[in-house]
Amino acid sequence: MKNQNVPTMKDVARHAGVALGTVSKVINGIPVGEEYRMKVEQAIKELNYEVNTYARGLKMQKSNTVTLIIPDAINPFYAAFAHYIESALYKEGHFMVLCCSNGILEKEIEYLNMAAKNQSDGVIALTYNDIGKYVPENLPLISFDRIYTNRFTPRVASDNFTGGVMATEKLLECGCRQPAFITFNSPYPGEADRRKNGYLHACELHHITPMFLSESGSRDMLSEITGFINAHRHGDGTLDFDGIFVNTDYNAYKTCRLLQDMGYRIPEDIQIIGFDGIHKFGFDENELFVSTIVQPIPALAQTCVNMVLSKDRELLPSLTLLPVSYQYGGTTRE
Amino acid sequence: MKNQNVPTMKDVARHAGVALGTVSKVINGIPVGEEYRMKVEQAIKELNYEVNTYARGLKMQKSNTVTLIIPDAINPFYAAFAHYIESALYKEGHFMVLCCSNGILEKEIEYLNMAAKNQSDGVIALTYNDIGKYVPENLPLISFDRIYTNRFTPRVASDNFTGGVMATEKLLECGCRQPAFITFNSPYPGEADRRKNGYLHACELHHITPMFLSESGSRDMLSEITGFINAHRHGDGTLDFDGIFVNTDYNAYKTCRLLQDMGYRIPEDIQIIGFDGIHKFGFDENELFVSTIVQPIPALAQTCVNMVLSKDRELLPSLTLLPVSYQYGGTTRE
DNA sequence: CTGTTAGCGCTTTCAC
DNA sequence: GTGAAAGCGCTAACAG
Repeated sequence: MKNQNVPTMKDVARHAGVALGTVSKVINGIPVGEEYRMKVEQAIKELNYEVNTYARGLKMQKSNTVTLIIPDAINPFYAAFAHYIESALYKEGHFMVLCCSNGILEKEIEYLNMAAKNQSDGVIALTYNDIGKYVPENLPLISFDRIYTNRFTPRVASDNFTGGVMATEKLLECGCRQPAFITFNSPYPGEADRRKNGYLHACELHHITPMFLSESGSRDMLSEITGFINAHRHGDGTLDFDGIFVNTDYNAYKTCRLLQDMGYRIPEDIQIIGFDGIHKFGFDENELFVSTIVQPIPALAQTCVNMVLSKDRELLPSLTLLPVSYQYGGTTRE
Repeated sequence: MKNQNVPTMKDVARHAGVALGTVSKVINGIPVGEEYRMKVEQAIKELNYEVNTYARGLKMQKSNTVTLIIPDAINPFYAAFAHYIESALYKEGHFMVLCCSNGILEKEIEYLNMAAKNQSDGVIALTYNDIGKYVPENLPLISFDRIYTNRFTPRVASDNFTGGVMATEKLLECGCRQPAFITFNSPYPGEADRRKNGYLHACELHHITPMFLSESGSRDMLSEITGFINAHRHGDGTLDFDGIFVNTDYNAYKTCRLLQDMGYRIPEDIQIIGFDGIHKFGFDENELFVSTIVQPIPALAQTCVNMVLSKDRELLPSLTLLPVSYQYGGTTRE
């Protein structure tokens, strides 16, 4: 049952004519006599030796592995997030175990438990549910956006509030007189809810009467939006609003299509700004679907990784907000 | 250094008043006396015991983990592939370690070696390079599309040749008289090269003179395509061709934009069919970017997983081709 | 069918 | 400084 011819530390020791412990020290960078070190390194090279992760893991209780839980890898935002998490982990010498929960609570919990059991060094989670009470003890967890009802999960998110303000003010700046807001929120509380607050705040700031559609994600989006538009439509086809800030690029794109199908021109008649920064075919070189507030995905990922790998978890802030930026994507007047 | 209060098998044995081996048997589903089993299961529950992955891995030389190497998780095709690989692995009780190589040979090799070292149960690779000679021994490897120059890597791909024929015939069926073909290939040989063969075959079949632009990916695509169009353009603006099969959805989309910018209407003047089946925002419910030949990503992923986990690797075919299908996406006349 | 025991490969005291 | 030896938690071979 011995694993083929893979050399072990023992082999290296014998080959180098030193004791087992000495080899271990060399490998772990603990000082040993120069002469010994040379011999050991020589032997390692000759035998093509590599440490066995499992034997080490058994002793060390760590794995150089971080688990990322996202709903899926199909949504371009999640996919890009996973991509940059992987890059950041790679730089730190860690691997990413990617888990797609499809937003199912049971899977999220199961993945969490498996992460603990598999000695994951930590978990970064972007979930649809509040998994706060299912977090195994001693498992470093960082939440992207979602609020978990426990007091020890640091949270990283984009500055959604400022993003909401920016979007609204950008519409104004581009000539809108009356920007509206449309959102279909996840029912789970997260920072994304604050996009609306940003909109409302900007309205107040600029003495504009807010005008919004704010539903939970489960409703039929298209018909809800249609209803909203019709409610604000006059006999001559003109609308009460001339710009819309929509809570996601996806919803914004859908809204665009709807308005265009109704005969409105974008951005001439109505300007639209989304949120997220989704590019066609995923890459920054390509067009955006809509003008939008861009989430800084690489920075978000890097921050999550830094935090999950952090030595003193006591020092981590409970919330870290990263700045967003506006980017033109064809649905605003420039 | 003992890891907090995590119970071990020994604890369970003591608690249940049985021997260590008995506990192991219960856990591994090896028959033991009913009475013993009950006691052990009881103890496991009471102590909230879970097997230590590392101890087991150390013995078993396996990890319930499969490594997926892709260039990136941003390209929607790769992202979806990763997603479905994860789903398929999950069903089989395995985890996915996702590695993004950015197409860099050194990273591909490094990931491959790490997979071996970390006792990955296998690797599924979609790479830009021929990693054939760097594959660690005894590491089950399945290649998606790419041909590796060794004789032991089974390959899974879409039936690109048939896809090429389908695309061409679909254009004909939709009223084209002269379909052209545009491709910007990866310089690394894979099944995708056969899209062109399919086109040529269909041309022959239907007595059409082939007309194509076939370059390697590194060239400036936009100017190459522009050149191709201009070369086939008459004084009155009419073109030699009235349909184009383009080797990817991405390239097809770019080609569309180019033609539209030149004043051609799609699909009225020119029809276009791409390849891959990329949906906007990733999800099947959404529109395609172009009419296209769809690769069966879930089936491809499932096949890769089945093969990488297969017990008798001797029996695996060296090439497995899965059927593609045509899907309307607005750039053909229907 | 059960209990005992010898390792898997590594890290880490602890004598020397 | 070095080397010997004791496990980490588990599986599997073996004896009872």
